[in-house]
Amino acid sequence: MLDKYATLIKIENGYIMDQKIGESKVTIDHVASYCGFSKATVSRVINKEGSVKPATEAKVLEAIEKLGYMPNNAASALSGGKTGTIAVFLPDVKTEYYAALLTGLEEVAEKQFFNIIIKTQNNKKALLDLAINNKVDAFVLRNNGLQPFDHDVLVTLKRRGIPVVFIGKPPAESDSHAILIDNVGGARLMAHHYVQHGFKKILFIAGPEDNLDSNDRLYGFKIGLSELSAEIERLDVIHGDFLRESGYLAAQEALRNSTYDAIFAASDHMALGAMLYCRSRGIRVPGDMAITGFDDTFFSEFLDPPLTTVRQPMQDIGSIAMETVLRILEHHESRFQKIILPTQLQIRQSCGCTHA
Amino acid sequence: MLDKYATLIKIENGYIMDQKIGESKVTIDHVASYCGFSKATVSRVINKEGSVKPATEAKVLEAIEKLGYMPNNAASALSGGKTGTIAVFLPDVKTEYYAALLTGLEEVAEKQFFNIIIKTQNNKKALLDLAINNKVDAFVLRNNGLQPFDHDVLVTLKRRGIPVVFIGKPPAESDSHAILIDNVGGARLMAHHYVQHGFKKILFIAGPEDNLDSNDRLYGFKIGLSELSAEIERLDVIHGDFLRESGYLAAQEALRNSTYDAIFAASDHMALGAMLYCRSRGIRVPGDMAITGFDDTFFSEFLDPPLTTVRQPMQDIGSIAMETVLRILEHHESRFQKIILPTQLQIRQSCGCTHA
DNA sequence: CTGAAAGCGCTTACAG
DNA sequence: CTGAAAGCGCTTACAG
Repeated sequence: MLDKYATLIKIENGYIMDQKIGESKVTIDHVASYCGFSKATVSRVINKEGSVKPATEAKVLEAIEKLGYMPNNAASALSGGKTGTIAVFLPDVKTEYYAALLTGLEEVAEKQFFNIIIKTQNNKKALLDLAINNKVDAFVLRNNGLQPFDHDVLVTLKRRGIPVVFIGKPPAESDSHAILIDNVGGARLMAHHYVQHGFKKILFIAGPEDNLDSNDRLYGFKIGLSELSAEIERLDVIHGDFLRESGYLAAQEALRNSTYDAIFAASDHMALGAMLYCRSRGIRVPGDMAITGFDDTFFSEFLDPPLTTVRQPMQDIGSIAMETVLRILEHHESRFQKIILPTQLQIRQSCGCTHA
Repeated sequence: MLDKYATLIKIENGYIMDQKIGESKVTIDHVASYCGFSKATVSRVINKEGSVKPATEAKVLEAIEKLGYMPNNAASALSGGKTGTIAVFLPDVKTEYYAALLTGLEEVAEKQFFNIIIKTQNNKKALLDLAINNKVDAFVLRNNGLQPFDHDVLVTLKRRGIPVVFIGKPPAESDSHAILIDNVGGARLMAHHYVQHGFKKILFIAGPEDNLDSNDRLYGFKIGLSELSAEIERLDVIHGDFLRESGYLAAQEALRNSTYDAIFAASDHMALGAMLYCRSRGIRVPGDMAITGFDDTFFSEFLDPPLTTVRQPMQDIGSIAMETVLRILEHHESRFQKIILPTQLQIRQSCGCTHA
């Protein structure tokens, strides 16, 4: 067996590397040999099985530290253990929202020495391959609201005990873990602000008809209005797709036949679209028309006028989602099924407020 | 050996899965058994070794197809073969530029069934671990221009024959593969446009002093100016860090003691900062001051006035980088050492041009 | 509480 | 051109 340690020099209590640390491969066998226990035992302390005597655990840990040992995920995965990687399904990685999610996810994963596999296609077969061939330990799933994840696939994951955390509303089954934001609360606050401004004729540019985020925002907005028993003359709703162009078109269509005091768009991108339309028609914002959005994306602050909007903690959603999966992985449970993150009103000038 | 195929039913020429495709694990042994060759042979066709008789290759391929077989990367990696994953080092994944790079990288990787491991820390030890323990097949490296990649590490990769593709200027050694953009050409075009506008007093807001992109942009700008033997009264340079705030500060400082016709910032973010400063001081853009940038980030088009800038194909850089590594992986070479992608002048209104 | 041994699914000399 | 067998670095019953 010694030839296996050809690059090692024997020292009093084991072996030490003959080369610069990090330059050569060190395996569980090296660690075992160095500390005098079997690799089975080393494996047990690495995986925190708890069945190891504290004294020997300490020695193993010291050996690991000394040799700079890092477990080989591939080997571990192959033998049925952990893979050290989490699959993340996202519609894309370039839209600011998803890029921020990914940043949060990636940041905590990297800190905990987990890798991430990103899939931007909602692909059933790929998901199954990852799960069945033990390529990942868990999933973080975020759909684009249009093509939900296949129900059968989710059932398969559950049956195999593979943890899943959803970002945004999970599919029907109520027992999935999910990280959500307070859409209702944020829109409610916006409604209150609208009442303060005294807006009577309002256009709400919504997302797709069946989009839950959008629906919650509209719901919250209505609640907020009615809470203050505001006398609203008109609250029209036009559906867009969250993207800028649809906001432009919605404003164009709505303003053809009616007039409004204010436009509340379910996303900043659509608010920008509406703003661009107004600019093109010489409608002054906020002089002639107040416009507000939802999300607080990067550019909103720099628009002219700066956009009043509802801020959602995009990056935090990602980091909390990752923290949640990792916690489930470690404790086989999480204290919370659903975590709802707060949103807050970000008042700037597009609503008509003047800068402090 | 039959128990291994318990979930299979014997049919005339092999075995077929007893369950819904994709629901059960299918290994190289299943494929071998199904087509009647050894798994060594199956492995050879998967890895395109070329030493397999066409007829048997066809049968193996058919079996793979039939059974929906997907190789297990972990097993392959462990036995010294390919890992099917590429390491990508990026400063972050949320800045629009890097998010776009990642999109390009990810898109082609996913299409070719490669996974990506993202590292946002320029961490020597992590990089070495990935390389030495055969966790990835190749690297795509992009630094933030501040902390270059460790020279020793790069030498180690080279010695081990692990392909590396740089995004942006590679370290000194001239034989590395790199994807670059035409900084000089883009800035040169901007200079020509400045001459057309007749700007005489110009402020160039640069990146960090030793930043190669920034230096190339300044160089190209000067070239462009001198080519047309423009009579420039003044070309001042102030260094920023590419971020918005530094553009604001640079404008503030420069305008304290001098006047300018135009500001050319080495990034759109700094141009935005300068624009914001002007807005705060009541300096009209472009009426009193023309401002232009470099990058053509998402928001530039929507600023008021829309920003004239130099467009660089961010996402393409990522996809071409990934295509290049994958090509090297497959053919053990790439036809090109350096690939320089074109930039183009994007004229909008912040330079004083009026919309068509 | 610990170890010897089998096995995970591949690849790769080595033989033929 | 193809196969049998060893081995990659782990994990996990099974014994003790």
